[in-house]
Amino acid sequence: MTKEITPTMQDYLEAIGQLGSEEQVVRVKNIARQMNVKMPSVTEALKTLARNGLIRHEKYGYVQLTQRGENIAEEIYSRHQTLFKFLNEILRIDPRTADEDACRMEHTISSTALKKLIEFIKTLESSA
Amino acid sequence: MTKEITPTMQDYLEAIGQLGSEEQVVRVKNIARQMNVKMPSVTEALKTLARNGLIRHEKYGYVQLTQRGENIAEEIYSRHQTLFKFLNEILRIDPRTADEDACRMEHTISSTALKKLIEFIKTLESSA
DNA sequence: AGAATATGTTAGTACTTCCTAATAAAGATA
DNA sequence: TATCTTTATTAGGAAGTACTAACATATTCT
Repeated sequence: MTKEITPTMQDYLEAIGQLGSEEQVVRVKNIARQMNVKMPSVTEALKTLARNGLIRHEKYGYVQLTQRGENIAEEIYSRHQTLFKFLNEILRIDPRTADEDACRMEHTISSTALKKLIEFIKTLESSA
Repeated sequence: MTKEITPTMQDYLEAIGQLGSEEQVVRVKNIARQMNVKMPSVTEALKTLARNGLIRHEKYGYVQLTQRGENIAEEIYSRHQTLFKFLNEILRIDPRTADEDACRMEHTISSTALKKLIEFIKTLESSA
């Protein structure tokens, strides 16, 4: 289903998705800042993503997620949100650290574990 | 403190540590099987680890962790154990999946988060 | 419009990790 | 001991991701 896409590419999609929800247009420069990389790295990544039908991007133009790209971006984002919530609200980790951890763990937690984690959070919340 | 060591190298250390606790000697072949890679990849990794003073290894010989290597191996292993416990006993994820997840997450969770997780597990246990 | 600035791409390189094929050394056996 | 088998290393290469420097295009301002 979801092609084999590297964690790095998932990060790019997530970043593009987030920027797209904040601003009208998404540009290389902003992706670079968001991802903490230089612009040439972004250009390179965009080629890969475009090749895989996950974004639309014309030379020197703005960047847009395709439907497939958006799906992946949202999937990753929701993982991020779940992990963040757990780390921050339940483990009481400061927001900064919780966000950084979520950022890394969102790629390594399995769907199985994520589902269980969501259930677990619900249980805790309803019993609180 | 702990030099910048890649997740992959951490995995090799962990594997070597585990093998060392199971058998008298640790050899390239076994590390390769454990890590699911071919022997040349191991040879290469061992060079890097030796260069960083984390293992002792003479050509065609067995492999031994140095004190520093052992420290790191144990650190990673304890992360693994904590994560496994949480995933398996608290989230009730099957042991197989829990172990796989722990294997990946042990590299991405911060020390801060890990500490909080340990506390959290303790709390749950004492209230159960 | 033309110059100056901002943004984006290309070219070339480095590093990490893995692989296969070929070679070397060690260990086992006849 | 000579040979066969097992184990390990070297050589060479691929994929992925990042970088700097140089170049190209777009945008802004006068």
